[in-house]
Amino acid sequence: MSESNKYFISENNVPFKQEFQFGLSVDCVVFGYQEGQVRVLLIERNADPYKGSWALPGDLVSLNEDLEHAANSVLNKLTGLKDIFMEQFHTFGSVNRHPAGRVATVAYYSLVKSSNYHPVASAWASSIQWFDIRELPDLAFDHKVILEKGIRTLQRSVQYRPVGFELLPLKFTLSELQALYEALLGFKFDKPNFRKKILGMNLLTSLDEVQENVWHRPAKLYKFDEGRYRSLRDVGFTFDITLKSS
Amino acid sequence: MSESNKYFISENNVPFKQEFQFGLSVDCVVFGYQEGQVRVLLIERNADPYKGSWALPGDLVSLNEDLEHAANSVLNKLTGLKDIFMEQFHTFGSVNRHPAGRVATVAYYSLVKSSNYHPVASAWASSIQWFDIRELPDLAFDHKVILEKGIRTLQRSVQYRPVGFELLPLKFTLSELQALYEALLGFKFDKPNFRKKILGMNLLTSLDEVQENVWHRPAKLYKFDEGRYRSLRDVGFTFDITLKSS
DNA sequence: TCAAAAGTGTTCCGAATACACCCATGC
DNA sequence: GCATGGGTGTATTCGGAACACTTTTGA
Repeated sequence: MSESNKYFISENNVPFKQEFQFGLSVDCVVFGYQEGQVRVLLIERNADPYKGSWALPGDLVSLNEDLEHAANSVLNKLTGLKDIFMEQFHTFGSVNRHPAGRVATVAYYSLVKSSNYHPVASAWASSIQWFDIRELPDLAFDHKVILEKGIRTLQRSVQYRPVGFELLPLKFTLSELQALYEALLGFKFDKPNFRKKILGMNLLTSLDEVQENVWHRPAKLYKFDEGRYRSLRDVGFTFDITLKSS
Repeated sequence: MSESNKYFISENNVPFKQEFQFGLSVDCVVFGYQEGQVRVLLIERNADPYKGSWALPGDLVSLNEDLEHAANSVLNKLTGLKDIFMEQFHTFGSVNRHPAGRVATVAYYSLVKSSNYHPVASAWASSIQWFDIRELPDLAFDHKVILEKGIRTLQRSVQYRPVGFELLPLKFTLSELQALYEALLGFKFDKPNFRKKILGMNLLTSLDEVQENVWHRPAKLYKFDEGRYRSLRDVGFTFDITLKSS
């Protein structure tokens, strides 16, 4: 196998192996949450291949660029989003996944407070839109598979990372937090028990504010105590909110 | 960025972008367990770069080969191990991680019953050896970083996959199982509680055999009930043996 | 009979569960 | 008042933690 490598000569006279003809790309699964829906950010491609299709924001990595940097800059280029923390979750490298040649793609996911970010289509994205993860359009390449794996990763990450606070706006009610977990995991919790458990973690700071413009008793607003989360995490705390479904 | 792509012409007149000059490789972190030690399989490289260094078994992927296939065939080529289930855990793609050019590597890990497999060095592996994960030599490339991430992945996977049964021989005692978990996680369990928990899962079948050639009361031998594991897993069961350290 | 490890039983405690119930607001 | 969702309290159950204890073997 490696004994039979063909060598090619590039324009600038650098020899390289046959194997050095891979493309490498990154694809970003950006999750948001609004009105009871877990959403993902997709772009409509305005370039071949798959022109006109919906796709994950992604692009080829350039030769002198680290993967994390590529993920962030691609996302910025296509959507305007900036300084998003992204976590790698899987690499997809089937032989025929890309029509232009052998391209492996490293998939990242991230969680954003969608109220804080206002994606704007640019580069070869003709439009951009949040989609409910239960109502996805057809996707370019193997992006359906990537996205599905990303969703499973998100659901699993609930156990060791405070996804609730990453997806909700700065101020939120306990019911909103509960609704988010229910949407993520697909089942319901018992309200009193959920509240007890979440408050028992001491990760929430109660604000002296309440909801406004609601036609029922207004709920208290809370915010996430990130400092406390960090110190707990460093001691080996795992954020586990797995209550029984109700 | 992508607007300024240079195109190269290969020998057989196929144009390809500058970005299509990546190398892609796979590296395998093979875990075994013996005599209280969690071990990993390393090869001594008999080829440049890093000739003479210890390294993870790995190689460039060829253009017409899927990643999973590459991982298995590379491992087979270097060590003789065959049909090992491997799971991808991370891709490493720093710009300068490989001296020969831009090579991203997809890392896989697997768990083997080391008593069943007898690795034999071949290809560019001049020797091959199990190393206790607490006493690792210097490693080629960024393999130290890869291996450390692999170890963390293994420790985390304890929670959702029956690593105990994948690493131990077919027949084992409960004390052996406990010792394995203690070695993996780095702390001790209370014996009665460990036994209760593990037996309570009904994943073990008690055999009508006992240890031999021991100078104390011989322990019963058990085997893993894989069928039962599968049916439980499909119902959403997570294998969680996290007891408090003693 | 002793050492060493196998193996069992029991109490205690805290956290999850399954509820019932009260509270504040707009209409 | 009443509908609606916010918010609280409590008895019960279950499983983990702690620890004492018995059993079986070889030497």
